[in-house]
Amino acid sequence: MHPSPSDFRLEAVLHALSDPVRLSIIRQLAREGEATCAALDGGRPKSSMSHHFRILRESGLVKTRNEGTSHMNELRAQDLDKVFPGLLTAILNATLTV
Amino acid sequence: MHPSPSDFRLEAVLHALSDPVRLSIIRQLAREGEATCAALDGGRPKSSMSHHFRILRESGLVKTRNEGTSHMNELRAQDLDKVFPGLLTAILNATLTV
DNA sequence: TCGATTGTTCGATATTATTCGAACAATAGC
DNA sequence: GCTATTGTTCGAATAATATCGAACAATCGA
Repeated sequence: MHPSPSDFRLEAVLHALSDPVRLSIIRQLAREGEATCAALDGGRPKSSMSHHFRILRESGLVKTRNEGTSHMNELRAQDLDKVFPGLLTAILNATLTV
Repeated sequence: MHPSPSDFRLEAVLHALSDPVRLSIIRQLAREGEATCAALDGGRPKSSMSHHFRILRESGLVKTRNEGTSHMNELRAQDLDKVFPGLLTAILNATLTV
């Protein structure tokens, strides 16, 4: 469910971020540090969001922990930077300009 | 066919590179500077390669110029770095470790 | 325990991507 | 012109993704 950094695959990370919904999730997490799933849906159905969070988790981008009934999400920024140095930073910088 | 840097879209670039065939093309172009389409197919059919080159072109990653009967491809590294600073470098570095 | 809240999982559908063969341009060289 | 070479385009088949409602699981508070 949460892969270890040695199992991160570049294609999976890039694919996860090639979707506008998931890219906006990552952007918001970068701004706010962490957020629940509910705080990150843009009025979208829960089942759709759950699908996107799964892809983000399985690619290694996001770590989800249970916190009562809600699930808290945070970027795995350090793990990612260990395997793909500078990648997340470059993507977050790019989204700022757009 | 060849978008200007102001029309580059991050999602399109990430999607283009989320495919292993296209990622290997980009890697080879980064090593060799430029190469024809034929030099970049791995025995794959021409129609498949043409499809991948189109996605690479339309995302802004690759520039293709005619050179006789063959088409020469090169990375648009400078254009990309202008719009998405550090992104291509990070991706190419990542592929080296994998 | 009951009800409300938060996500996940399942199933189905619709859209999009990938792949490949075959037919089609465009060019070079004879 | 004619022919070989190099890619592109077209069409169709296959595979993968996105989307959403409905049913399900887990937790909290009263």
